[in-house]
Amino acid sequence: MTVTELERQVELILRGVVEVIQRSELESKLARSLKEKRPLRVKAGFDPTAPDLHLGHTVLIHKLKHFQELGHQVIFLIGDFTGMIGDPTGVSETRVALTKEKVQENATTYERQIFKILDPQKTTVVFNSQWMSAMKAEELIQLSAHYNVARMLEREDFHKRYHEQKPISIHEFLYPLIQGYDSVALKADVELGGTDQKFNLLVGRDLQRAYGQEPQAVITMPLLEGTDGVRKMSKSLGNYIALEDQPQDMFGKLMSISDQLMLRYYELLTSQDMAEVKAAHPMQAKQKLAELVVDRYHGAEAAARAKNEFVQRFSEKEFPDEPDARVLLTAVDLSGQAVPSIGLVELVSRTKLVPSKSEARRLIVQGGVEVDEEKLTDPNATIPLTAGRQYRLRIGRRKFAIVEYKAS
RNA sequence: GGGCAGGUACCCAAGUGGACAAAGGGGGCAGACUGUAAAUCUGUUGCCAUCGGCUUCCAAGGUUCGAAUCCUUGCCUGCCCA
Repeated sequence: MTVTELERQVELILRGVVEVIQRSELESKLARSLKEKRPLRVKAGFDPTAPDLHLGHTVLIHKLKHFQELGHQVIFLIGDFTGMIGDPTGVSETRVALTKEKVQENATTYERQIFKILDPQKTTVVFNSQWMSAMKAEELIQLSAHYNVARMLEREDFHKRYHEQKPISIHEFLYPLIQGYDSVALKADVELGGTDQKFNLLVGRDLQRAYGQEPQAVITMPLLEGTDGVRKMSKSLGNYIALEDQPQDMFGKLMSISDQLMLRYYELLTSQDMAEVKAAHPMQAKQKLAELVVDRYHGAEAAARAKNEFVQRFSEKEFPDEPDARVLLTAVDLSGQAVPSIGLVELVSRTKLVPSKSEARRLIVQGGVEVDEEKLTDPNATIPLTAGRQYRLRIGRRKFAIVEYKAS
């Protein structure tokens, strides 16, 4: 029995997804699309307040890519209007309203980043302010009449906050409604989102029905765990790897994840054969992963350089080619003594690689400071300085600095 | 509008007149161990300094020899009643 085009499409679309609501609807949409040669309108929304995409976002973008490869129309929605409200998902924090210029700037940044994965020719980028800014108050009230508070409180996040006696602002209720209305405005056939978006995605279905449209199929993708391996990757939690992180940083962050998390990243971010990955030496495999990812966003050359740098710094604990800081001391910096010298704490502090002198002192006592490969643990030590000579400091595990003293 | 309970360091959370730079946990950092890690163990985690000093417990005032702790007002949060 030959594999039909429909089956081929379904298989690719289902790869890696967490849930499809409703699968039968998706299949009939696909079937109709094939029959009528009319591509499906596939929507995914992104928040413009965080233009630095990280690897977590790419899980979704890869799925969009699949649809694109199958000839469907990908709509990349930038929620500039919703951004002013702030998505109540997860940790609630006040978000600042963005200016038009800032939104445009962020959008450009978005495009630069997503087009490392998606084909720009086949991607439609839209802003929801296009229709939301024009909406009248009465229309907004009408929109909100299609939903009720009890259902809003079904949403896990609201439910939790409600019971934990944490604040929920009225405006936060509008977010799911507007996101859902976006699907109405775009006549979306399919919407993609992370599992945390499930509620919002489902509101889209309800609203489409309310506005006389066929409800979109909803596809949820797993949330990628952040570098801590536990919580979802997010900028506000600081456990993210941004697409525009510097090659060395990106490489370093990938190398610092746990072996277990490495497998997860392979699974969701690469097409590598999982059996092969598991068979390889964990450290080798992790380096390979780091190289693959850096290569994708920065190119092969940068990837190779990042790898070399990493091996040099951490595997072999050598001084890197380019230190994190260079400091030039002159006689003025030294408290006019017969023999030029400087206190160790002062020296470390001068590199600005530590936040305070107390911190510098602590590091020294704990054995985290080396000068010219020699561990110095006396915080009161004084380093004699020779003019023209370079001193190589290692501060903590990953910071390096070169200090030079110039006599005149 | 009324009543009640709260706001402590990066986060959570103890402390309810002096022994508090402030317990405990999480997180971070450092050391040991390793295969880069993770896990584990140890230390450390306001600032400046040699003993010692300085600035902190929502904000502003006040009481007191002395306040995170008591009083007043304000701001913020939650619950209950209307």
